[in-house]
Amino acid sequence: MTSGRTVRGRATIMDVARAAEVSRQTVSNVVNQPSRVAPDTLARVTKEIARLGFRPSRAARNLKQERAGAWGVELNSRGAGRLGSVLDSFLVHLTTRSRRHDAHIVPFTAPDHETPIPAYQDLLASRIADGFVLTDTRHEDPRPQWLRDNGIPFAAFGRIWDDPSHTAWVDVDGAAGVEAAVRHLAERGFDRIGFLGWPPGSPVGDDRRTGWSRATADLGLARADWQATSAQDLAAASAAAGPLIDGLGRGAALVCASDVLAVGAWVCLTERGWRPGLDFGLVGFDDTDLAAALRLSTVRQPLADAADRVLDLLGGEPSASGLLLPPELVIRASSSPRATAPTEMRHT
Amino acid sequence: MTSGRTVRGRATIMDVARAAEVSRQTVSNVVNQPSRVAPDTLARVTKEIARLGFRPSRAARNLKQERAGAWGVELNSRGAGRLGSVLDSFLVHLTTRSRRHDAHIVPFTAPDHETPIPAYQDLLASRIADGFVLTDTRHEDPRPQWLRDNGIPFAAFGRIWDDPSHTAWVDVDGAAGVEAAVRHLAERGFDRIGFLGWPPGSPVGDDRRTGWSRATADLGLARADWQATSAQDLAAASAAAGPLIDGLGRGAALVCASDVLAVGAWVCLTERGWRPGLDFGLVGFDDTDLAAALRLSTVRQPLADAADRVLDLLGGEPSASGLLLPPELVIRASSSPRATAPTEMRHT
DNA sequence: ACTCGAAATGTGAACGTTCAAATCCGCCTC
DNA sequence: GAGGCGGATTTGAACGTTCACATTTCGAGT
Repeated sequence: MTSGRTVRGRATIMDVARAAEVSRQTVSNVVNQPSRVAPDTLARVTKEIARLGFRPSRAARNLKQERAGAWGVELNSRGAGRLGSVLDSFLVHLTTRSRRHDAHIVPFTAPDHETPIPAYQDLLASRIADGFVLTDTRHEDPRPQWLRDNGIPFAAFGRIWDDPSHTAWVDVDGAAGVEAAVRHLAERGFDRIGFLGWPPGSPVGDDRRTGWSRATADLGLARADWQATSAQDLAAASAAAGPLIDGLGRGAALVCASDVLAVGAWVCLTERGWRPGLDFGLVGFDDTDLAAALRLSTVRQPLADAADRVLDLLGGEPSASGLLLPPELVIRASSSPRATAPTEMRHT
Repeated sequence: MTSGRTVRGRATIMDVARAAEVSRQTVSNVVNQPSRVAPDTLARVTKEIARLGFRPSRAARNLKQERAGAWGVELNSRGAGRLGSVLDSFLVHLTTRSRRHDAHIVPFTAPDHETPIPAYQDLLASRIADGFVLTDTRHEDPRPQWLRDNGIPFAAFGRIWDDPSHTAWVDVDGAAGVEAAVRHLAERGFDRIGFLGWPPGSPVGDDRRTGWSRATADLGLARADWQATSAQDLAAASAAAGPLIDGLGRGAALVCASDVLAVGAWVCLTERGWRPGLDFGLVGFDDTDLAAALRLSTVRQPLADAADRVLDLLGGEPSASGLLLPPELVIRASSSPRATAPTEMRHT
């Protein structure tokens, strides 16, 4: 039994072709267009491919097809603290799903966070990536405009806030998530429900606040002063939550724009000796490990699904409109006035 | 002024060669071996490269050189909770540094965490990566053995615990970090210094505990019972820290194997109304954003440096022994009995 | 038997780069 | 002034694949 392999490196398409006694192109067709190959030939070639462990060289394919088969993802684009960031988690899902979409993910960082475009250009110029997955979209984001002007494929996790004509995005409906949290707390008997959010101007934060306003209005529980804002920082959140919690009083509840803010509030409750859930309702947002560790109810983003959809957008035809995915409410001890719920429950 | 570019796509080496009136190879030399080119030619070609925005096609280079110019990094290899994981942060540094090392990083995940090898094989077979950066090395790790048996380049962030003959690793000296923390607390006047670690068996955790044993023995403060263990989980840490803190008493101090554990202890202190730093000393490990937010002293791993060194190992000649980097003590309020230190201080 | 067409398979060329070897050219030496 | 030397530059070939097209095969229809 001959090895049939090149000495150095792994089997090439020619090794398989010789072993199966067919031409290069037939092997190529077996891999890429199996329907064009006669059944017995297909079987024979497939067998040799398996025996030799042949896998097409990405480099050769890329060169011929003039594409890299990879999507760039900018890491840490804002340079901000990464506490409990869902983006790390999104990257993991994106990486996992990319396998099915027969592409891979190339992370990169921009040396200068204010002008990210050169880093994007760099990846394209070297033909390392064919296009990009945008995360952390924001107001005045220069990237979507530039990418479209240059005809570069991209899709975003996060709405493209400035321009409704960009439809290549997938996002999670934060307002709906917060609204579900409010309704859940109301069902559990809380009749004073406040909101701790981020300072106005952040589109994601504003969106989440909208959910609170809408739900409390619908339920006849609206009180404009039952809210406060804080940066995405534990110490700041704790400072902001204190007065709000005191204003709401024992037996009330609080929905937060993020788990970090919720943990800040949780610290305040602990300081006051109030037990989350029993003495005061609390719901966070993002379902970070932090929330799980503290048995904090929270709103979970469907990150795996979002990653899948983003890759669909990149691979396939453009969609007519953005896609808003519903988040999932994860109910834990911090929103259960009765000491029920021994097992974790989920509501969509 | 002619554009000189191929209509579709960006400028190729031939476009530059024609524009500068030299051959392909001279342009190639300008890019890869500038010393071989005469100064005036170099200047002329360099100018054309800049004007046309030429960057060598990675795909073509990869094909010719039979290497991918990329290193694979397995994400989330243990599938465990990722709370405050330094690995995400390491990935960011690795990505940033990879640019200088003229390679890029390809993250991937293994479908089955117990048998990661097929996923590694997959990346190699497709020639997507030339080798790997290993993280989260552990006892009975099958990866180093397999990689070496197959002659695949790799370097690890984390010691290769089972086999001292594998020297391609960079790690942070956890024992030294904990020792520095203990000595710092002793200098600040704390004379009862406990340790909250992970359950025995984790090499990283055992290493860090060693630092506490060594330092307390040196200082004559050793007390075997002033320690407790907990999994890397906030609730568990809080439960484990309670009795330990009570046993040590007000005015004592605690060094923890991670920031997560330290936050668990911090929660206990808060519940007892003890102010961290003033009533009880506390030092964590990893310098996560969590620690910064709570003004927690901690031990910072030099991740950027570690990433650089790992890439050095991959690119260059093998080293005779592994490299142990010293961590840096970050002093914040939680270890300052006097309410000093308005600005953050660092000690190496 | 002969043509025709579709299905199956094979061939030449090209993607853009780098390696190895060949050529060019000015200058020094004897 | 022929020969040689060495630095600078060019030429031919190849990396492994897929595209576009050419060729072969085979069975059905006349």
